Amino acid sequence: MGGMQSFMALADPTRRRILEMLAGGQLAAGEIAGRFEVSAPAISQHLKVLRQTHLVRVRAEAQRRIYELDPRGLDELESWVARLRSFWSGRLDELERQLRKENSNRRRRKKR
Amino acid sequence: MGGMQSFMALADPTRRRILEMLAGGQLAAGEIAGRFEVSAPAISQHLKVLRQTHLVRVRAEAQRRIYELDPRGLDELESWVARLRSFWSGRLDELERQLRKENSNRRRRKKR
DNA sequence: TTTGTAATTAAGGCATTGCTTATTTAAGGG
DNA sequence: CCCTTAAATAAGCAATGCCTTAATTACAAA
Repeated sequence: MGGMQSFMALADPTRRRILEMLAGGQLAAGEIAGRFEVSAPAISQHLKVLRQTHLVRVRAEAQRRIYELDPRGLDELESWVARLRSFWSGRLDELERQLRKENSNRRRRKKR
Repeated sequence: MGGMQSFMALADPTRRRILEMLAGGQLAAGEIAGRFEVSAPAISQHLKVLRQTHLVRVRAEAQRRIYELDPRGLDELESWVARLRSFWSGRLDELERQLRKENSNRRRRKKR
């Protein structure tokens, strides 16, 4: 329940676009930067944030840095959302049980 | 692929805590604010952001505003993450197929 | 109508974020 | 060894975000 810095990382639309690009496959930093209007240093800074939140990982290949999605960050996000949702649908089930009980009471009352 | 403002909403830890609280059930604005150190207006502003991104919904009850989770925002988040992950695991499958093919080639070569 | 309660909106300050250009680090190629 | 390419870091600046207190709106109760 602590960190969850990954949400902060996803708050920025440029960073989300980077992740969407990487969903299509690995890319070098330069290739990523080339697809944006903003400067390469700006992208480099975004990549740093994504690295620190474990949403991407990188490996060196000569001068190039090859980036790809890191499942760890996605896991974290997914489980946070799932946890929230499960509580929510848990409440729904409870409501349903409540309704069922009321119905059976009504039926019982009708019988006499 | 547009909006995704909900990620920006979740970037703030206070807003995430509000959602976690609401996962336990409906709460009035004042009850939420009472559980934080920060002022009530601060919480009110956070609730506004959560409303606008469809992460919570509200109904009036006399002077009180009763808040609860809104599934729409969660849906949006969940599907964005799922889409990203599916591309990623799609790539893994491809890699696996690739490996399998190489293995069978090696085996075939060995036979003679 | 006046008073009290619940909540939101307004206005202003301060910190953080994301961009830019300039500089630095690192790895080939001639 | 120099020069080029690829990327990251530094420094500075404008915009945004979150908090505060003060003012406003809405409803109910005396």
